[in-house]
Amino acid sequence: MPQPSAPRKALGRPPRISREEIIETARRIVYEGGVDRLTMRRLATEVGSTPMALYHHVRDKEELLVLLLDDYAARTLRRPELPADPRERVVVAAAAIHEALVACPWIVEVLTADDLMSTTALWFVEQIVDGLAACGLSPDRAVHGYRAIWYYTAGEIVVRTTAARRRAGDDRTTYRERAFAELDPHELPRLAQVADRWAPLTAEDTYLDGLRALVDGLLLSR
Amino acid sequence: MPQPSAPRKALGRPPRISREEIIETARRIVYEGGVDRLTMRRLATEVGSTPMALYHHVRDKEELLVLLLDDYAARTLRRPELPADPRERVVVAAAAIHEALVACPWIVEVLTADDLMSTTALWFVEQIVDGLAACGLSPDRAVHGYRAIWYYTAGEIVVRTTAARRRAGDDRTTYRERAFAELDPHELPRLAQVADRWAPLTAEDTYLDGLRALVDGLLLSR
DNA sequence: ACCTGAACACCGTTCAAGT
DNA sequence: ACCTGAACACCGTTCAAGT
Repeated sequence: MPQPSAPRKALGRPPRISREEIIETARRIVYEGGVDRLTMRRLATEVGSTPMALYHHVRDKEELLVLLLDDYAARTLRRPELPADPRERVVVAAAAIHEALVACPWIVEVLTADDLMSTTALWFVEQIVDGLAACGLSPDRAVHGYRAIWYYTAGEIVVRTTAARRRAGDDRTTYRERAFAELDPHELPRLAQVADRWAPLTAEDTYLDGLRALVDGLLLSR
Repeated sequence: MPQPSAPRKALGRPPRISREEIIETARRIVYEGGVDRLTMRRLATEVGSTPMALYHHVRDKEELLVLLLDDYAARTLRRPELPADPRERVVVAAAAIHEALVACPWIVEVLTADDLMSTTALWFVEQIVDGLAACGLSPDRAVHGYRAIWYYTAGEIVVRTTAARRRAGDDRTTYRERAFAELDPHELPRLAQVADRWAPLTAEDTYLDGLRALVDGLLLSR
């Protein structure tokens, strides 16, 4: 597998397209039309080449997607000012990752295709693990704590993105809406009580509240 | 769109295949070969018909997937004994949902294609919302609390399933592994400290710990 | 009402050959 | 070393026609 690579002897045919060019074009396609539009064939023609030429620069489509996520992270993740309080540091670092992911809904495809993330993101992971450790968790528990935060964050992104796609998509009522409509208030009184406010309630952005609750809870058991 | 349906006048041609038959066959295909094997064409031949016959019984592939999830839930979700303590009730209900999802890794495709779930699952949602409310949260906060638990649970499933697929898949090192290997211990000391134990640490099943932390945290802010 | 056949408009990837 | 062309083995879905 060829790398972007150190200077090399000019053996054989000179490259016509580069890894960078491929990623750049892929980014444009995704930006303009969503991940679904990103196919190897389309990418090839947009880059002015053939599908198979791409396979000389990336192993397969999955690698391309991960490369794209790396590229996105390196390009947009800015290190925030970190507060002195370690607990707040955890919250701020996690929220920064979350914010970057929210702005990048195609990410879900990649999230479910590889776990976290580029070198760029490791600094944020470090802040979270370190913050938890500074609050008194053992190194092991700090890592587990980070994982819990990552599950929560990834889940929020996946569920939110799906819901948004759904809303955009079409008008057919979801199964949940139908289920809520025919709900028996004797068997499920709490749900019946909030049934008509369920949609707006669950559409509210409560990521930060949940994150704080999770961090607080993780530090309770210290 | 035809329903499984109330008794109907026997007008026109009698059906050769039914919704139930389709779902049953789809379940078998997924069980034997994974979701990737479930295509409309394969399903059609397995059911002894043509692709287009299916579209008379389900709207499209996505509906089929949701139907399959419903079927799975109705078939395997058993209501657990609930403890008297409301906080424990929340934990037990969430853990029951989680357990059902873990046993059903193809679910990820559907999770990212629709949010929760069949009528069967609503009983569990009720228990969680009710437990949180019984601990003193307002109805709104109880719903938000449930959502946080759902994000955490869905995220755990997505990340876990992906990691497992990856492990099964091939031997190429992940980006994370590579990134961890070349990690600068001065810039990222905490990660350097646990670098060689990262894989086993994050492979541990800590769902319940994280869940308890989250629930504790949600109830702190009461 | 229900099903079929043929077609449309695609996919990702491999293989053998060319420059 | 890098790229091309043709092919393989598929997809989901629509449309027009048949029973």
